[in-house]
Amino acid sequence: MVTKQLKGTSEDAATVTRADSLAREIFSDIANKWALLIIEALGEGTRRFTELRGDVDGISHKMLTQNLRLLERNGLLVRTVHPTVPPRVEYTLTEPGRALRATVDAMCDWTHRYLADIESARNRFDTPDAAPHLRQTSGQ
Amino acid sequence: MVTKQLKGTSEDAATVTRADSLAREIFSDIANKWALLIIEALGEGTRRFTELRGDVDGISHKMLTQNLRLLERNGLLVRTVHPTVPPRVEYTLTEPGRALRATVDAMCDWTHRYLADIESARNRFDTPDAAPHLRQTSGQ
DNA sequence: CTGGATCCATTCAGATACTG
DNA sequence: CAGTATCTGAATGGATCCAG
Repeated sequence: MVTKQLKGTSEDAATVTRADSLAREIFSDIANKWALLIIEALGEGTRRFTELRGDVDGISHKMLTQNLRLLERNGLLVRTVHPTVPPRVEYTLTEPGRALRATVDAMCDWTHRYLADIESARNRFDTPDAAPHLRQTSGQ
Repeated sequence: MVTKQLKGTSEDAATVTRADSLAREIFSDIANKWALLIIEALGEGTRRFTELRGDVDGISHKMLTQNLRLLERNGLLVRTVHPTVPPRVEYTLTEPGRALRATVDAMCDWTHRYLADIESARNRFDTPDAAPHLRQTSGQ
């Protein structure tokens, strides 16, 4: 659980609180669109900065560097600078990064699996004459 | 793959593009901190608005309603209004919602599993270049 | 209790220019 | 090629007030 601070365990309360607040911080770091897409794009292999820019469609220069730093700081990827001219910088997922990628893969799979369901749900919701907001299903 | 528009399949290009752009849109909708935390909080069954506010620590009134509408629109949860006074509104995950929750669970597990690794990675990253053994876990 | 609407500060994100 | 810095408009998020 990342939502709440305290769990009903027998552990030291302060420790749990601190660990959970850290968990929440980490969760907030990675639970954003660009970070997840970058992780997905890095896949199994090593990618260069410019390659990633092409892979993650629509990302800006700034967001890419910013999120790469963030992911590097959290140890999800390593940044390798080859001292050549011009410079060649490669990004590779670490073990934790690859582990996270597995769950991101699952999210992507989910997206494609329920694409049709979601689309029809949207149509239902957006249709005004059905008045979904006024629907009172279970009487009491 | 959600990162790029086109896949090298033999499917109709326009269809693939449209589906993938939709996938990206959906991905952007759900790949945000609050949406995922709400899904995670709902996991344990049906929750009321105020209960969710307590479950998802730190969320504001506005963000909660906003994200609940978003999730409802995408068909990840259903909103049930009981015509009582005061009103009682309950939110429950749908099948797609529960499926997504499974992957969110995996993300939460990941967070806790690699908590220590990430913390030390951060310390390493944040330390200018000094000896790592001198570092102390300064809170925050 | 639920939730819409508004105001306002903060943050985000894109464009651009500049270094090594 | 990779990255930083800055400037600016857009979007986000919180607080508050109002309504059913």
